[in-house]
Amino acid sequence: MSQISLTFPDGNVREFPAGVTAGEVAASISTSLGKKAISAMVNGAHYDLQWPIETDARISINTLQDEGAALELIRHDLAHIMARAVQEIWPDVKVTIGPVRDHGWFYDFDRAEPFTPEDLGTIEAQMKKIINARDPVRTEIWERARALAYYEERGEPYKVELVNKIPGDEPLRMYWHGDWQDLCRGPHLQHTGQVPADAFKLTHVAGAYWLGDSSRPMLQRIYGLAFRNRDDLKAHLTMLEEAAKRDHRKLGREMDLFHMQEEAPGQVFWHPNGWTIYTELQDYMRRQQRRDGYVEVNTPQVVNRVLWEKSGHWQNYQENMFIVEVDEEHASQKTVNALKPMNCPCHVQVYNVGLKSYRDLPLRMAEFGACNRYEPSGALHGIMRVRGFTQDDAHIFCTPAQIEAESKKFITFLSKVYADLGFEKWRIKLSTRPEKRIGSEESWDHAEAALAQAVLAAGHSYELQEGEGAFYGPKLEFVLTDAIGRDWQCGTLQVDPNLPERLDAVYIGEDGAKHRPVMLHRACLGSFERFIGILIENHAGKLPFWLAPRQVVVASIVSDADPFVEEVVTALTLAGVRAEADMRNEKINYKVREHSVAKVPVILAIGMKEVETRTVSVRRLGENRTETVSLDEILGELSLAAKAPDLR
RNA sequence: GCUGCAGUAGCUCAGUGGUAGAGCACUCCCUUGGUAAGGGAGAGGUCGAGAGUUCAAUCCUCUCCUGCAGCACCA
Repeated sequence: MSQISLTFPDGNVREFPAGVTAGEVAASISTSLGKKAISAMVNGAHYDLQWPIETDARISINTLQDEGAALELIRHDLAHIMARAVQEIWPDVKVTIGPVRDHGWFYDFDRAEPFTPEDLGTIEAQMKKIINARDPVRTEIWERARALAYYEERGEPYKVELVNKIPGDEPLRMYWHGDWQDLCRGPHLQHTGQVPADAFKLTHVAGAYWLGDSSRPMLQRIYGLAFRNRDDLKAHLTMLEEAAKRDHRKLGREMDLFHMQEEAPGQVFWHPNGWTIYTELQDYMRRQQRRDGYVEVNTPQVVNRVLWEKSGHWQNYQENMFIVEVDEEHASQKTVNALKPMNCPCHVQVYNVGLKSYRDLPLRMAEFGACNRYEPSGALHGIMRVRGFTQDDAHIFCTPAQIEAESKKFITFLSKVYADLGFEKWRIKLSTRPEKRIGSEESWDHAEAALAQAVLAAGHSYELQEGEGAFYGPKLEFVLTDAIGRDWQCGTLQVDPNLPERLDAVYIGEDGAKHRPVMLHRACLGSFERFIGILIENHAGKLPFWLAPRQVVVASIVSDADPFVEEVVTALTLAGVRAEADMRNEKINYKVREHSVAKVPVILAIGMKEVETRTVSVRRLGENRTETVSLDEILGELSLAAKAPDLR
């Protein structure tokens, strides 16, 4: 038998017979490592301890100390252990697939009866039994025919389908956890006892389509969380609770920002507090756009289908549009209209009035465009995914040669906006030509290169998403990361030569001939509704002072202070601060608590001491101490803080 | 849209085959209190909508609506 050389992380090289397994290597180093080992890295690939190593390689043995490998294996083995537990409890359940995901795993089952929350406890208990049994994990490579026959005999139709889907030249790896068997790529642990029995939790059950295909049967997916130890699990559960506390639907109710009701599903009733945030944000965006050379327009909500047929939306997007039929008086037929789901066709109509010259380009046309889309009911989510929303939309009409400079200009614009709004971490994704597309290869080459160049020229980098572009052109997506690490795609920039073509937009070039402009669709926030939802969750409701709907409450401690309270409120209001008086017959403790819970950033308490010295006692949200300052001083501070970042 | 779960006072929730309850919020009274809930009294519900079973339905059944979780969707 030939020998191979294995190089260890410390530089040591040792000879082993070809076909040695990482498990044997680990055991040869020490008995305890042989027991503790969970897997190995072999030339950078994650190897099961049972897999043979046939060539010279760099090798390192993983234990539970190696976090990445350990979490992957623990979660992956738990997926199998859960599937085994389920089949031990309900032998007629069909198994499918169960991958590792963020913080845990899931497994999809086909079972006639729905799993109940109580079932999860039963399954967990069975899983713990399996873990405590320390059942060995065993693997073999099988012939396809043998695997097919095996699964057909056992009545596992999903596994049969999976085997048939795997390309013919790939070996079929079978795994056994004890006597329970599954088709699996691996790697896995040595035995079920290597899974920490107290660091996982089954969280919930939900439907999921087989292979993600909505035309296929719906399966039941059980989700689990798993970590290396109980403390990590607890920390994660605490984090989930924190995230739940930030839920914009809950904070929106508590802070009296907005509500929604069943007569208008997916549409927002903005209350005074919420609308204050909205208008503050919109005013800010309007100033930024004016400074950056945009013109602002406003276009109709209800538009005849004829335009949507021309733009292509009627053919491609109709199921997402609100259709409005109108009986015109004396008309022989109903007029069919649609609420606009996007602003672009209307903007081309504005562009098309009056012949445009190359001197007019680039033309940056912005609209806070109110759009309505008939989103699938299951997609609605608070104010984050709605059927009625307003985009900070703009279309830049330009020549192909101007794409790069305009894109760079927009990226610079967007970085300032995100910084002003308190988002430091964000990144760019570049989506390139998809398989189904229109337009020449040359125009794709040009547009993709222009976007990529623009990103680099603006001093950023991008992640490539090959084939993810729209059918008409490539796009940039701007993804920001919030305070608890969640990603939100907000901004976008799409190159579109298609719509100008369909709607016959032209300009007269230097040569006196007609040319076709390109449109850049771009948005920075996306929609005000969604962005405000993100702002609320990012700040856990404690919005920056300039965006806070209620900025200051001036609270009297004794009623004799009321006149001065009113004077302070008036002075703050005149200084551009949103201030209100609280002169209710309540104790200061009560008032402080109530306004703190409502996330009012500043409470000014006024008793007789303050009245006599014309001062205020300042209490800031999140701080327990107070400070006494003069009225003039606090007016100066708060009037500055109340200004938007671009106006300070 | 699909699967599952849910809908009782403004909010959070308890409850029952014989038309309902708590805490907070709200209103009024007492209290003028110094930085996260002072005390008392009161008012408030067609139990999501419709149909069915029943002597009787908020409760059981069916349909629908809305919400929640996930999936699918987000040209």
